[in-house]
Amino acid sequence: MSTEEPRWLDADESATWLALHHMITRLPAALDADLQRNADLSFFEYQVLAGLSMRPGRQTRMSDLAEFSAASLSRLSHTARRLESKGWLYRTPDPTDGRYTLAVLTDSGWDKVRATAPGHVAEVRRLLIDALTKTQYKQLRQISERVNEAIGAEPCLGLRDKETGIC
Amino acid sequence: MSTEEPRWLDADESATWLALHHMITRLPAALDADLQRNADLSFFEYQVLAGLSMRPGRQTRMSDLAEFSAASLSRLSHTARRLESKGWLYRTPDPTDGRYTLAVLTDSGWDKVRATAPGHVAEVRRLLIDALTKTQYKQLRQISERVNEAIGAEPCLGLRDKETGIC
DNA sequence: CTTTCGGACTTGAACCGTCAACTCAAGGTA
DNA sequence: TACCTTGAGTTGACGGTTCAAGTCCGAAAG
Repeated sequence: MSTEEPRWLDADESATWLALHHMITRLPAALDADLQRNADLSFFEYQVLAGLSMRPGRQTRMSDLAEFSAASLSRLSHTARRLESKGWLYRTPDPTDGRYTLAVLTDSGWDKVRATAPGHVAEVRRLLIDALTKTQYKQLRQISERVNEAIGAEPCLGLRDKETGIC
Repeated sequence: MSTEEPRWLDADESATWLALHHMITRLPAALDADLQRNADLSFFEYQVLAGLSMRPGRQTRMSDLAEFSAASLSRLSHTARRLESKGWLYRTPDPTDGRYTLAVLTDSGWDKVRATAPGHVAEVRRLLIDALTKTQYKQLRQISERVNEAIGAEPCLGLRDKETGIC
C-alpha cells in the first residue's frame, strides 16, 4: 500500500494475464458442465471420488484429501456428507489415531468412478492435451509448477488474519 | 460413452494436468484472498469495477461486461445490484436501444478502483509475471489462447440440454 | 492424574452463483 | 393495429461454499 506509482503491466504481460484469466475461469466451468451432464457430479465431487480411488485401500484421511483437492476441510466435510448420503463413501475414525477421520470409497463409489473416468479423461484430452503440442504441455507443466511455488510460498494460502496479518 | 478402453493420460500428460489443476484452483483463490484483505472485494467484483473503469465514459452494456469477465448475465446482475447498493455503479437503460442496460461507474467507484488497482497489479506481478521468464509468459499466452479456442469451439459452453444435446 | 493445548474435523448461518421463469424493448409480419 | 419472435436483463428459489463457532482426541505440562 505504498503511494509510489506501481509498475503497471505492459502489453505482453496484460495479454498473457487476460488469456490466462479466461482459461482458468472457462476450463473448470467446461469440465464441470461435462461431468454434470454425463455423471451428475460436480468437478469437485469427481476429484474427491477419484482421489480416493487412487489410494491404497481406496481410503485416506480427510485432511490428505483436502490437501490433494486444494479445498478447505469445511468444504470437503460438507461434500463428504453428500457423497456419503449417496452411498459412495463412508467416514470412520482412524483406528491408529482417533483425531483423524478416514474417508473410504464404497464398492458403489468405485463403480461410479469407473463409469465416469473415461468420459472425463476424454474431455480433458479434448480441451487441453489435444489442443496443445507435446512441447507446449511440457512448457505448461513447468509454468504451472513455477506459479504454484510462488503461491505456495504464501505461508497460509491467504488465510491470515485481516488485522494482524498472522495466520 | 463407448465401451472401448479409453486413452488414459500418460505420465507427462497427467503431471501437466495435475500442475495446471492446482494452479487454476489456487491462483484465483490467492487473488481473491488478497483483494478481500486489502479492499473488501471479491476477485469478480474487482473485475467488474476494473472492466468498467477501462471503457470510454466508464460505462458499458451489461452483456459486454459479462463477456469480458467470463460470467453469466445472471451472476453479473446479482453482483451489479450489490455494487450498486454500495454506490460504486448504477444501471440505466441504453438511450440508443432500450433493450440494453448500461452499467456506469460512479466517482466513488472510480476512487475504489484507483485505490485497489496498484495492490492487485502488484499481486498479479508477484504470483505470475515475476515467477516466470519473459519466454515463459509468451508461451503461456499462446497456450491459453489455444485452450480457449478448444473450449470456445463448444457451441454453448457446456450449456446444452441434457437429453437432446441441443443448446 | 488433571489440565491445558493444538490440530482435525463438524456444524449451522450467511453469503454467493446457478437455474428456470419472467419482463421488457425492438423488429418483423400481416 | 395486433401478433409473434428474439435477445437482454432481472428475479427468486435452490444448492453449494465460506466463515466462525464448537466438539473431540491425544500429547505435553503441571
